Amino acid sequence: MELYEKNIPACECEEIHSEVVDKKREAMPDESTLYDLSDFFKILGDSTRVSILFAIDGEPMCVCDIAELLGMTKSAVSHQLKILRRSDLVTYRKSGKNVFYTLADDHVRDIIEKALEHIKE
Amino acid sequence: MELYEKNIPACECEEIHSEVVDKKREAMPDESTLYDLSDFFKILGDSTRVSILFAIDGEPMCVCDIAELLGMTKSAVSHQLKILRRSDLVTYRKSGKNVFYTLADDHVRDIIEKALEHIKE
DNA sequence: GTAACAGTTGAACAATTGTTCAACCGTTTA
DNA sequence: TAAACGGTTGAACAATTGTTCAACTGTTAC
Repeated sequence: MELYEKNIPACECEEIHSEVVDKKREAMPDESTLYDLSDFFKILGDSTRVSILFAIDGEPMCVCDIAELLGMTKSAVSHQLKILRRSDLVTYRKSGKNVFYTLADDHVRDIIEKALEHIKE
Repeated sequence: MELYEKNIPACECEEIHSEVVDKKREAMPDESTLYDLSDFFKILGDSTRVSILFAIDGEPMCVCDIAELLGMTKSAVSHQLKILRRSDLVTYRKSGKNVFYTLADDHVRDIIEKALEHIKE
């Protein structure tokens, strides 16, 4: 870990453009921001989780129905929902034996929408 | 794999809300779109690659300088640049012994910007 | 109460992934 | 030509991750 620190391992290069490197170093976000950012994208970087997000967009769905829709076991879906819950990407509401999940906010939908645009070049 | 197919394994649930499931199934994107989308996010889901994208935003940087900035070996950086190249997120220009990388387009910057907003709630 | 079902959870396993290491290619300079 | 350096690459290794399986909790219905 320990991103862009000067002391540790290093790159074994001889001729560094140090003006450029120094300028860039100033402009870089905090290390913790970079980790938060990549952690966020990591969650969207799985087709099961993205599918779940599309599924529960708009009308909420129970775990059983999501599993049926995606052709997966309840267990597998529940494990992924736990990850989505932990990151506050989804909310849930219990109703009898069922648990209904839906998107936590519109922010995620926006990001996915922008990414979809990018993919279609 | 084989998302939301009915024939295969299945979810072992008894009482499915089939109207909901059917409606959602219609609304779901193509399976290939879901994979493309998650593959795209997978690339942004690594702190080294996100750091590289921030670094080469604006002024291009050579591999050596990126490695120095991030405190990594040239090899590690080059491996990640290969992944970013393969996905057309970066472009490069050779100049003598150096190779200068920069962002391919503004689309990626927009998505990262939106994700940053989301993280800061 | 107890049987049945929806959902959750932890351990185990296979698959994927990021970095290291060593060897290599291409360009520059002596 | 040969040495030096920037950059790339493939194999190997460790670490992470997604699904399966089995056991469990909580709610409903008999």
